[in-house]
Amino acid sequence: MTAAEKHQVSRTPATRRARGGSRLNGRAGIRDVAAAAGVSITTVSDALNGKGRLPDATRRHVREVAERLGYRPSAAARTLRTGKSGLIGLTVTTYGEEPFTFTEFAYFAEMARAATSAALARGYALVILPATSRHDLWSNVALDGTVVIDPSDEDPVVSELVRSGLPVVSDGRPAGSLPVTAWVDNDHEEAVHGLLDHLAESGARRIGLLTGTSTDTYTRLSTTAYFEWCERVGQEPVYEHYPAHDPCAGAVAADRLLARPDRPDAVYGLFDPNGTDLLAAARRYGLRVPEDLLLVCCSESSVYAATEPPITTLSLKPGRTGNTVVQLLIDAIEGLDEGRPVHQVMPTDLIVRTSSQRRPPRTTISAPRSPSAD
Amino acid sequence: MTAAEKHQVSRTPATRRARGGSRLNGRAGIRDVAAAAGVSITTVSDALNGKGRLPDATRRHVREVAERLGYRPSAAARTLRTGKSGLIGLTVTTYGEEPFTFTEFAYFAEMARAATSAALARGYALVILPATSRHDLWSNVALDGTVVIDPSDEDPVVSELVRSGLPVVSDGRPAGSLPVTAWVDNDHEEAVHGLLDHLAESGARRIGLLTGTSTDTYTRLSTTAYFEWCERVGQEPVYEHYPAHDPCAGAVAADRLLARPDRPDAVYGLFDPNGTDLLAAARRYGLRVPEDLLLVCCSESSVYAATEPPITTLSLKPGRTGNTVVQLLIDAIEGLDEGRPVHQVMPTDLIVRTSSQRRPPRTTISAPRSPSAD
DNA sequence: GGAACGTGCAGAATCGTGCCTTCTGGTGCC
DNA sequence: GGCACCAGAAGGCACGATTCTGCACGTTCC
Repeated sequence: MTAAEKHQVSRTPATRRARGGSRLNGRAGIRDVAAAAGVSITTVSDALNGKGRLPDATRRHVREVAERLGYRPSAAARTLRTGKSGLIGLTVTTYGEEPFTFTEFAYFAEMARAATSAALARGYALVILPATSRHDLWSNVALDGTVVIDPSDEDPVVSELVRSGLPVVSDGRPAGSLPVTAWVDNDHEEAVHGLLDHLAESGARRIGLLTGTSTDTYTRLSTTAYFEWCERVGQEPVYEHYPAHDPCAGAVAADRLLARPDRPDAVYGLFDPNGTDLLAAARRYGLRVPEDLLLVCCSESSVYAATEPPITTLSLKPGRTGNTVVQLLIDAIEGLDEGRPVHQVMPTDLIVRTSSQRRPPRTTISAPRSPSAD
Repeated sequence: MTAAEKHQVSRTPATRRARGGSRLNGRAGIRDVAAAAGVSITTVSDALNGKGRLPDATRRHVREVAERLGYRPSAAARTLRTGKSGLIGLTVTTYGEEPFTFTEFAYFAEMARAATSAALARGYALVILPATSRHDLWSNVALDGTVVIDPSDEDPVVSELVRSGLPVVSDGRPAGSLPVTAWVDNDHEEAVHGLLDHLAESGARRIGLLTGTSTDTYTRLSTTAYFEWCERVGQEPVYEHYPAHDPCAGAVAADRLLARPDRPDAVYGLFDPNGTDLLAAARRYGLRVPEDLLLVCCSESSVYAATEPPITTLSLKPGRTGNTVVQLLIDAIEGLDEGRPVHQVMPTDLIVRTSSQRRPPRTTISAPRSPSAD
């Protein structure tokens, strides 16, 4: 009776419940489960989360009641209490007006797919956010960490995130002294050198480079690697570039490159659309590929398997990168990143097709017992 | 004095602050701003959210202090309090083992891009979630609503969401009696009929249909429309299908279709990869496209602009759909959907290329003063 | 037989914000 | 001078869960 009285007097939850209904917004809360199961709120929480010291019978009982009531814990309340939301941001740097370049560059699509998949496998969900956004959108969503694709030099969003204590992992080696938690990037130098070597082996004497003008690391490192290679083998660079935001400039630049007096006999296109543009330009000039012009393009698009002729592409393996980035981020979030390297360099993949081989590949069966049958 | 005593006794915030530090996790909270600005928490909240009755001077002052302290409101706390998270889910139905088919079908990529863009424009962020997922992941993120792509019949995730009171908008007319808030779909019947008419006008006498076996609405409605059309024009259907999950089955089925005694002189491929498969099969049988075989394929991929010959595609305009779906969902979330139709049918776009025209299109200028110059 | 110990569970503080309610001081009006 | 009124600001509860603290009870050992 004293217990009952005490119960009546100082119980805020009781009064609260007495006032409002017993259900919140039509759904069952943890209090409803506790009441229905005849236990305390603590016991419900412990039973459902596998914590505390509870006999299996109690645990089972609580779980059954919760199930019966269709109880779903409130994500907001849990996040507020624990400080972890289970959400990680995915930031795509914007090039033009449109928020995203998903479709334009297959790289993003595949990278995002892999990242999403990896996050889900570890119990996290991905939120897509634009890099250039007002603060209110960023602060409206509780993130545990963020993946940034190709952050620009001194990116304000990244600094802001890091300053607020959130781990940030970038896809692409950050320029300047951007204080990211970790980064993942391809070995662009090796990729470009290997690809140029491949072209040279196929008989190229003067290899040109076509690229959009961009300040991102990928473009910078790749271009530098090209000039290095040229200097090493003693070739004069044949370099043409164009404003990346202009949709037509790429085709014009491709044309310009093939119209030069020192016309290259092989070209590497650094941007995804360069391949088709170069192919079209070659047609206009009556150049046969690969007989008169060898072609390689950096792209993840399957378009280049179906062109006439099929074009050799350099794949950056965005799926692998997306997966790695997310693993590193979640490791950092969960504090598992001690002693782990804070950056990781991923190899690329040269998919050799007709366009970069002087004599077309045999259409018959490949050499028997090749050990590298990948 | 009594007031003071009362003050001493029941002040929880005071004791809380006195005990713990004044900062939470290194970041400034609303209390810190209030203290620094010399006002109450309420005033800070009102000043920052543009509510209450405050003179501009106070408002400005509070905003300056908040800015100076780098104050960012806690999204979790706000969500808990207001019941709105600003997050909407995007559910992709899974076909195979992999969580997503982003890359495989350009439709998803474009639709997701447009949806993300539309959501951001209205102040919401998108969370990507798999349709087949354990409950814990879904209940771990606070959603205001969900977009579902092509929900299966009696989809458990959808029912669960609807039951918990969340608005659900589906891309694709829901089969059965799935109680979605709204849906958006293409006019598949008109699309198929129009496309078959186009092929007939180009001289097709016997049009075949190639499709993966799938229970989704798109496949069902399109197939039905095909049979209807056949019956109307008095053509015997030439129908070939294959298990959609098998990566090779499509090519085999394409072969089978062209090997039939009643070989069609035109084919519509309902699935994205059908176009290239059919083209390859035609080559094997020595059939010229479009002279011996007219081809149309439903796809958003730009691959078909670059094939030899370019293939006519039916575009479902996923970008427009993604945008519309999000608008409807947010309208429902914000209660703006009164009197609005709960479903919307979008037109499709037939992109006519060489593969569906008996005589290749003139490469010169099109007819002058065409009124439908879209 | 009592103290030490371990088990099972309840109480209540707490996370940070929004907003409903209340208080106060100043002004106009009669 | 007193009363009504209102702008301006503060108080404090509530959102729904987690979790620290600690009580009550039973067992065991000296």
